[in-house]
Amino acid sequence: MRVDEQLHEMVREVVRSIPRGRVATYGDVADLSRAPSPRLVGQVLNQDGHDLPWHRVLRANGTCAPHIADEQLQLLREEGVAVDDGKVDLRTYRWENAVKEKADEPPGLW
DNA sequence: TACTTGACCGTAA
DNA sequence: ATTACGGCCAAGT
Repeated sequence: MRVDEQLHEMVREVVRSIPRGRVATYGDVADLSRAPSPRLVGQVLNQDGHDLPWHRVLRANGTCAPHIADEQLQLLREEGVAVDDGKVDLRTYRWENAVKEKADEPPGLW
């Protein structure tokens, strides 16, 4: 699977900008990178996520994708993110919800 | 062209 | 707390 180069870069850029100790959902990244759907974010990470802080991206309910859950949770704990029974409290660790909420079509930042 | 495959999401029972 | 379902969308077959 080869996704468009442009989309690739946008998604990678957003993921790269997630601060240590914070997390974002696939949906968040999709919005911020104007990716057409959260699925495409996973698709990009699957291909080109190796050199990114991919472990800061989780599902909307605070859980990880199954096949990588072990390592992802470990990495998050190393950053000081509390993990409760395989889940992260998004209300606490979600990265800058404010950015997303007021972004209807903000003057080009992203 | 038509169908399948995902690191997904929101709603509803 | 689970499961089920429909919607999502590009890439593979």
